[in-house]
Amino acid sequence: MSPASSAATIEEVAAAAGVSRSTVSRVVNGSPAVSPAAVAAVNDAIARLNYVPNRAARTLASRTTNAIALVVPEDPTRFFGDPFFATIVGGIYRRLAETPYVLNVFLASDDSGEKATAYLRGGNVDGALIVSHHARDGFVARIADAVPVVFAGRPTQPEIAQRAHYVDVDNVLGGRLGAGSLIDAGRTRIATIAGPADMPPGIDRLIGFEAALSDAGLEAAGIAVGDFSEASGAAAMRELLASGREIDAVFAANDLMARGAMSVLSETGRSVPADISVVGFDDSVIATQVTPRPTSVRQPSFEQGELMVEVLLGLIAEEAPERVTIVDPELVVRDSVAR
Amino acid sequence: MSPASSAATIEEVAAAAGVSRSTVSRVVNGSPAVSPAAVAAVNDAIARLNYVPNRAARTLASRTTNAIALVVPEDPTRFFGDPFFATIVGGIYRRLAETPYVLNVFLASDDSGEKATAYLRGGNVDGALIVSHHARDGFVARIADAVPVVFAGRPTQPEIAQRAHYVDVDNVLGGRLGAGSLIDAGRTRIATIAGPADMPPGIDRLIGFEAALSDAGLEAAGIAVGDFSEASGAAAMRELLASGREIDAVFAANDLMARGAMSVLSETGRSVPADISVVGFDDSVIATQVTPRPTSVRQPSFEQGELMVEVLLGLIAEEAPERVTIVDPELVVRDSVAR
DNA sequence: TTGTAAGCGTTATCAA
DNA sequence: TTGATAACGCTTACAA
Repeated sequence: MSPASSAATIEEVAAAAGVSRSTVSRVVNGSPAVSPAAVAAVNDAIARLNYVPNRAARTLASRTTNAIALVVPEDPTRFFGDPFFATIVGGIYRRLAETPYVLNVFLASDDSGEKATAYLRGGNVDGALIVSHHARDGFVARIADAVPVVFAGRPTQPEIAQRAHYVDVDNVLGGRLGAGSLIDAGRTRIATIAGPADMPPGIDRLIGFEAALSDAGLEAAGIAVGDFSEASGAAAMRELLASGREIDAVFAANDLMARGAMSVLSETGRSVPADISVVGFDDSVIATQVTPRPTSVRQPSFEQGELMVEVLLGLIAEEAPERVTIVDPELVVRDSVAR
Repeated sequence: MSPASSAATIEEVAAAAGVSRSTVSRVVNGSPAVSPAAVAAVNDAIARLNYVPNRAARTLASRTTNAIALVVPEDPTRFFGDPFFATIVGGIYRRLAETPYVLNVFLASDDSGEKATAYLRGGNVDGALIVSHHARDGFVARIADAVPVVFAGRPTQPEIAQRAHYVDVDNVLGGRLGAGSLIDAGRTRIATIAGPADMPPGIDRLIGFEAALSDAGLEAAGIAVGDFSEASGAAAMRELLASGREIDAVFAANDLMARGAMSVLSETGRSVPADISVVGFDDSVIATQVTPRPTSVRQPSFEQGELMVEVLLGLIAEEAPERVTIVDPELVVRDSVAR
């Protein structure tokens, strides 16, 4: 109430309630072994004094922080610009809201993770969630041997992926779904704008794409590589067009690149889907902001976020949760495929 | 190094270096009053033992956390979907990267801020930055009497705004700039899609808009109100068109609404800017993703974020920084105005 | 059911 | 320049 009312301590609450520190602690932590009378007195004192437990003291004494870190090795522009992050973080927050845990967010691109690493190793969180498009960053390894860690997606480095806990989308299936929808629509000259070759989603979606084509007796009408940004999608589309090969469909490894591709298509006077079908990946809000609205492979990112928290909580509780959790993508059909 | 190497303590470092706890503490905190020999021995021991100071202990003893909170009373979708947040948070991170502070992010819409409030009042941060489109949320008041607080934008509630520290954009000037560009282009039947009447940016931009029109001897050709979302911009545009009044220009209080308006214009066969000029606000990435690219009033949000940190650090250091900091918007001219 | 007392890992005060 | 020695606010055996 009063402007600078420095928080009351447990000691003061105990005095006000006429009990000992321990009893206050028990009440605060919901121990059943307290008499109703004591509970009432303590709660009353807590309310009167506006008491909030000091977290540092609690952490120090209990060796647990009730905080988990969300580490994102990306710069803010990237982090905020990509709807994938929005959705997965939404799932993380949702699941976390049911727990006493708070989330500490680290956008760790700038300082190469030094500050984040020191923070995590300083015993400030009980665990960490790592979300990135390129988890190649070396410092994640140092985080992982300080606290339990769960990754969004299979980590890039094999030696980490083999031991790490992660929640991944079946990207190979996703690639198959994307290509499959194009094949089913009767397209035969199908190109792809793939993600980077050093990133599992990039790799896996391409594998799925090629597998689906191969199953159908087709061959890719072109493979261009982007970096998941809109500009790279546009550049890749230009490259595909410039190759001279005939193309009647494009599968882009994410919606941002699909959008870049679609603007190039539109600029060069090609109609979607009449001339060229386009399928994206992510089913992000982007997919509803473009005309025609692109068919897209939906990743259950929200669910992925929730599951990451689930696994991490299991890890923290030492319940030995499944090391690898896979969620299935699904095709969301819109207007950019059918002839 | 070893998998579960529970962090070394200052005690162990002291033993390894053959000095006392105090000396280690001095070295870690950069005190000048330590002999070079001791410094060397301690640093060596720190490196060998891989020592990282325990933050909880430090916080408890020093009564300072080296952490600040970013409180955003919005749901994740909103937070991540609006480029304004991306930019301002970018500025915040940038300025913070130069300091030892870490940032704790609270997306506090879900639990009505209970968890966030308890966290902040539990002495876990040295200060808080509050960023939102609608800072009407009552709990900010409770935060403000626990730790120093800096707001992005003038708080909605007058009794808070009168005493709070904030960094605001001159929205009245922004409204003037937007309307002015339309007037300068020779438009005379200018409508506006305003922001909510209970939010300072909504109010101020409308005031600026009307002032500019009035100065030019004009009257608004229609005022529709949106909520800063794209859908609301579209609805407002339909409303304006349905009013039957002739309109040759629209000033939207943000880019998202401008985009919504532009799609309606396009759907109804109107050409921008030939038939109707459009000016947005924010100069967000959105402004470069639409065709034609809309002229927009640029808010220096990145700078605003940096300044917020600046002011908060001043507050924490008890340097009595300026209570109100105003940054000026500027017009970014693109293709959506000129006839 | 309650209280006592011993930490948790730092910083900070004071002497030396 | 260094080292004891109290805090810091809480949890948690252990006793009662």
